[in-house]
Amino acid sequence: MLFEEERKRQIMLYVNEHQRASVQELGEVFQVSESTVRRDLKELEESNLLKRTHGGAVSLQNVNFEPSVIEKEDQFREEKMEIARKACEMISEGDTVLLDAGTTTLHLAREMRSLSNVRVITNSMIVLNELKDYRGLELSMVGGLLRYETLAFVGPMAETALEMVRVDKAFVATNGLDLEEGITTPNIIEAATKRKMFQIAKEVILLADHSKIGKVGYAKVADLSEIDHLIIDAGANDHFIDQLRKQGVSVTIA
Amino acid sequence: MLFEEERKRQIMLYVNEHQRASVQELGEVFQVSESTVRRDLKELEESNLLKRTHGGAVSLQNVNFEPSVIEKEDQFREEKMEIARKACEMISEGDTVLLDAGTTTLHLAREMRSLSNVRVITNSMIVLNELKDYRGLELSMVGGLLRYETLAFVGPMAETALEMVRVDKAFVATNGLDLEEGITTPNIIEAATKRKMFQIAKEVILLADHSKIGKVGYAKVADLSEIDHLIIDAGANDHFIDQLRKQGVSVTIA
DNA sequence: TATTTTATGAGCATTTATGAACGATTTTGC
DNA sequence: GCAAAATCGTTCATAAATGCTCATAAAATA
Repeated sequence: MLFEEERKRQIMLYVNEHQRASVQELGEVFQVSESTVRRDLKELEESNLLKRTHGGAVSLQNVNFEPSVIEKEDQFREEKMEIARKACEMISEGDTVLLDAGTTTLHLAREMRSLSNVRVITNSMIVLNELKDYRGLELSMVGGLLRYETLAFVGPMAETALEMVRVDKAFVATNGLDLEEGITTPNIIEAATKRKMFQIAKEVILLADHSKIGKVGYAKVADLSEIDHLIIDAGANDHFIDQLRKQGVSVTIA
Repeated sequence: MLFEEERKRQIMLYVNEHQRASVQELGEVFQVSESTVRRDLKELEESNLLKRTHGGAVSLQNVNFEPSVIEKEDQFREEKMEIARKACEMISEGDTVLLDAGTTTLHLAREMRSLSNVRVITNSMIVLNELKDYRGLELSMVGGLLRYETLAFVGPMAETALEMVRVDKAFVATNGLDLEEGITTPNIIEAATKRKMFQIAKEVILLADHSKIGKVGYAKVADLSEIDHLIIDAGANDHFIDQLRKQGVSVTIA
């Protein structure tokens, strides 16, 4: 017979492996009553290790699995809009700005509709679509290979195109943001494109909601100290923000 | 049987994949009643993951670059479709092809949906939009400055991007086609981009309907002898075609 | 060993998910 | 513009799943 902690760990592993499991199934597998399974699942859910459903539980998607473009938009929508609003305030007339692909930058694009005399360059099809009807902006696109998952253009062609320009401000999105591991994303080609963005920008402004903190993806983009500015929602923990400020990054709480 | 959360997620993916789905269809696919489908759709709509309609739901993921405006001015539609069909026959498996912006190349893009293992590169937003859901094709985009009139990318960034690749076949469109003046278009920046296309292609295939014959635009793209192949509709006069063949251009009548 | 704390499972009232029924609303066909 | 058909939202019944309580057993502590 397993100890409680041991069993909970096994349940978590089981659910992650099978993507899903019913209460009954778990009860049989681990030889405990359904009451116990429910208690365990409740605690595992509170620790964010899985998601309970009626009848059982499903695995949480990890950082290396990219949810579809729209699904991402749904999470922390309000927070992202706040972040976008703060970001938009940082854009001055006459600026040339670079917008990375991502739902937060999409919100930023929407905010930017009220601006004029701003030059925009992006590698995101969705951002382009959002801005293409606004003649107050001069719109350029970074070409390259289309990544279906994010509808962004990446790869060597994108990097060469980025090398041709210099921008005042680059608004970059990320999947993972960690004190140790820095800025990471699930895709290595996308990471290279983001890295190039860091190089060509006078000022790099990272947009991230608090859910990104502590997440580490497969491919490293940059160290935290390479960011000039971070805009994050109020859900971020103070310790993280203090550490970041110590590294010379100015932080805005949206 | 799926858990509620799982089913909702699957429904969202299904609708995004198929662009649309009816309540009945979803009920059959996921083996639940229509009541349940409606409940799920309601919640998914509240989370901004899709849009409900009478009878079902549609995807919001569609980033649509309405070709309608451009297509309305589409004269000689039938002829262009014939030309596109002939052009598509010239593409072999494994080819890398370049598609210029224009209504004829848009028709070609639609024809190409049935192909697989073909690499496509284009500077046209509309062509890209047409092909972006077909995973059988590897899709690259030439970036640059957006020309609102044609929804094509042009300029130095486009030319630099083109320089990075070599293609087997370039399908180029034109506004003017004249025995004396060669190939011409109204816009000088667009002409420069087309000229670059000529340079990087092993084989240049010009797509034109007979209305273009005798027209001369402001900016010269190339001489007629620089084309390898012309595909034109049956409305073209014989004298013109004879002269072209004398210059070493092979001609296909669609 | 005695006592307290913790983990577990069974019983039961409550909640939730679901499908069917039916009147209300919208779309379609003429 | 109207009638028929399709679709929708609401209500209700039901079966399954859940949370809660409590008794008991096991483990920890004194």
